[in-house]
Amino acid sequence: MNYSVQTLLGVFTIDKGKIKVLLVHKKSEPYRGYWMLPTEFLTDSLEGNVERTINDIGLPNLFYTQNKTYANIELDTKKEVIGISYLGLIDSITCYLKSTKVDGVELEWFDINSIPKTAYDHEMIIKDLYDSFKKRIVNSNILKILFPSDFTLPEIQKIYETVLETKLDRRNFRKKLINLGYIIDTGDINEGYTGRPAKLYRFKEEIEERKLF
Amino acid sequence: MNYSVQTLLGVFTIDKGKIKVLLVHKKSEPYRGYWMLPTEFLTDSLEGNVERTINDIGLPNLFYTQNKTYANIELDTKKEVIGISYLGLIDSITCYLKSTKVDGVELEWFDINSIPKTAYDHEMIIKDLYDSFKKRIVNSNILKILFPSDFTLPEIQKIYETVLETKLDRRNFRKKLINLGYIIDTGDINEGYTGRPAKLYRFKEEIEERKLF
DNA sequence: ACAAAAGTGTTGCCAGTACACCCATGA
DNA sequence: TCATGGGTGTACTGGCAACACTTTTGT
Repeated sequence: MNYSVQTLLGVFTIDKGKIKVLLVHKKSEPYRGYWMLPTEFLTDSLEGNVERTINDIGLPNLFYTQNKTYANIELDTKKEVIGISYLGLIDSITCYLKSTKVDGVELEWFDINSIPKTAYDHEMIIKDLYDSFKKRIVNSNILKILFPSDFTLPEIQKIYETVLETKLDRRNFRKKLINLGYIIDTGDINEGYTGRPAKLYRFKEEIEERKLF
Repeated sequence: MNYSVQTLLGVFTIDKGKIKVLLVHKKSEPYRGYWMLPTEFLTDSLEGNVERTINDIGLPNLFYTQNKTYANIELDTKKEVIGISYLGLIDSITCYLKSTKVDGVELEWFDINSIPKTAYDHEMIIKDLYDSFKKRIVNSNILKILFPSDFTLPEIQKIYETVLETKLDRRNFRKKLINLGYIIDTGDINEGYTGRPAKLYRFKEEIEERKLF
């Protein structure tokens, strides 16, 4: 039997303490007006395909990794489609710089807790991607991708509190991250919010992969 | 473009301290006489397909989990094939009971360090599966699948020494496994080898998933 | 001055590590 | 009785958890 094959890319970022995923607005039937993961039918290699999607959405140099493969869920109107999902990660600064309007394609970042109506079975695929995201973010190298520079410790702490579904002690959390030896105090502070401004930190160039939780 | 899709199942077990994988002997050209992972072209769902493979090799109730998807490597003589590999795990006692000769298909367990000449790019796929195997075996639930009962602690220790590429202290290793609270001393001992016989243990019925290393 | 949020240090505990001798069996 | 491999206990240490007050800013 013959199948069409497509790659689906779920790009995640963390912006102002919110975990967000990039979706594209579907302009044609079926599911017109619904949202979906950027998807590309396979023409060469899997990675080549994902790279093409990355160019289409205007986020070159995106980190990505294969996640999960699906068959016999609705991925297209044609029945026999195989879908291979990829998890992409980017920091919020870089994704601000890049325009999210490319070639008339309408892209938008959605809070992971407010995903709009999605085409096909993309909602389930997004959920699986988010599960992977939560498992991976406890690794120092993934954290560095999401927060390369100019982050505050309370900001990262809140993310971990969301992902791990616990409250964390501020002092112990600080100690853990600083004692890693991978982050540097930039000397700047995060002005303009209520309360005492937080110090801004930056990840070092080269770090080891280490589990934080 | 249309692709054929196949699932590949790499079943791993640990027998007499050796990590082994189950391969099937190829009886027809191309690659006649070479060995390969049990493979099945996709006809219904991915899991349905894997279950079918499991029945073919005579190991029902096998634990398995999706591993990685490949395209544009050699998976068949036809060029356009997608391969989705699954990691299967079974304890050595159960796989002894089950015959590995089914319907004239010749199956054999190979030590992971002595893989024979493999058809297509299966050697790379096996290597990827083995990498996953090594990452997963540090979890208590996976350990239980491989060693449900009548195992000795030195036996498991040697496996971890292989997988982690370190030497472990016997006393500390014992403490770690026993303090988990998931294993029971059966009261029996492992006779018939040189030296003092080791105690035999068994995993409890219900255990939590816990990381050991 | 008050509210809001961030920064800071000390102590206790538990888990992990290092380490050496005795025990049960087969040959 | 010897060789082989398995079982056992203690002391140290370093990382993690618990815990409250002070500091900086905006209003």
